[in-house]
Amino acid sequence: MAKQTDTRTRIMDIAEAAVLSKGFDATSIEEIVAGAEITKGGFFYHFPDKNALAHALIERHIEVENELFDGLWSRARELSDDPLHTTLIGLRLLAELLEDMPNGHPGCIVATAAYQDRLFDQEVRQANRRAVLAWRRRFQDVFDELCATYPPRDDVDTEALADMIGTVIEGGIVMGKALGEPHMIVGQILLLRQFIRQTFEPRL
Amino acid sequence: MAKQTDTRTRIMDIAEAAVLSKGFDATSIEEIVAGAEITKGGFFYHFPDKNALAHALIERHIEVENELFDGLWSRARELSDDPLHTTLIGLRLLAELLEDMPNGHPGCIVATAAYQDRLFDQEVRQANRRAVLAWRRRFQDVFDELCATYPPRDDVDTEALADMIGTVIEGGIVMGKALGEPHMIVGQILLLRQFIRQTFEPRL
DNA sequence: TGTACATCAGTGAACGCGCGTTCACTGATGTAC
DNA sequence: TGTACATCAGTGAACGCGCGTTCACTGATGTAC
Repeated sequence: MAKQTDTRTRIMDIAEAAVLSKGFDATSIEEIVAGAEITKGGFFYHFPDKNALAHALIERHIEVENELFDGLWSRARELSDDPLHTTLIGLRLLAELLEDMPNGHPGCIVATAAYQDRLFDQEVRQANRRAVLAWRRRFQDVFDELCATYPPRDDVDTEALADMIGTVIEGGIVMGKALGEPHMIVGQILLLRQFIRQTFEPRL
Repeated sequence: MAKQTDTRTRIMDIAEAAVLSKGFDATSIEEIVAGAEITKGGFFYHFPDKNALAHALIERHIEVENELFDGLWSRARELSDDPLHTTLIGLRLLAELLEDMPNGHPGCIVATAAYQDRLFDQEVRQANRRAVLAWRRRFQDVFDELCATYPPRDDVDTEALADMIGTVIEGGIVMGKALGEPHMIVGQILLLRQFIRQTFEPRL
């Protein structure tokens, strides 16, 4: 069992890196199995076809990312009881995490799938949608709680605000990749954090 | 001459739409020439190879987008002399433009190239970088002018703020595609606009 | 105005390569009695 | 404890198809004299 998950995980790790740097179609099974040191037949033992690999990558991505945000925000809540401080700490922890990645964020599978959705079947597209909806729900809860304690400066659409976190992450990754400045996303997260502070911080 | 540019433009239009919905590698020359109603040989008369098509798509994208933003901001300047109002009007015009696209923004070639950059040669990657730097320069000028007249609420990094416009556009497109809500980007632009107003609007 | 030549914008057939997928088989490990 | 059988995690060869690219060619238009 250890070996099974090992190989499957190795296939997925190699595939993920390749997909993020050249897209799904351009990532051949041939190169994946070469990297994983198995044969093509071995690949098809673990995945019925190439589409199933895409699906597995997205499902795993959702899980890993949920755990990541759970971790950041539970740590933030340890550091403060105040909902505004918790949110600001959470965003700062996220910024630090991104800063500490030596080559920057490797890219988001959701973005790849969004820009290549004609390649995939309905199942994959729905999984991708669920990934973003999970983000939205998570952060909308955060901001609704925030609004209850700190009435915002102007009326604020908490759904749009929740989405803005995903938007800035996805956009920051794209911009960072295009610019060849993988850490520019850090400044973008911190700027969003500044906006959120401005919106909810009580006036002196 | 009219015919030459016609066919070349037709090839690029068809290619662009295909690339944005399934990626560069998955877009075959075969399907492009079928759509353009020419033969493969005709394609290679216009482009020495497939990489040259990518390059042409990016260069055209830069031009078209520059014209678009020039248009929006010159219209905004017609409507107000005040730098803050101009910026807010420009962003609202952008939001309206995106709202009026029936199927939403088709996607950004820069984002595709960023997420598939291992497919392309140095030339293409540099063109992509120039596209984003042009954005940065354009909006940094806007915000520097803004800062001169309206001292911002908190210290603000005008480079990060300039990049934020690109970030929200790119991120909004990705999120909108993944969600299947192509107009969610409109709310994101308007939220960024609200943040910018908050930052620069003098306190009562 | 007519003729010769050049260029433009392709056509159409051919190429070899690499891709995703299938399938019969295999050796190592696990399970039942 | 030994034996028989089943399952697991692959191997390795083969398949046909579609891809990007090349190239000799062609008919229509433009230019020189």
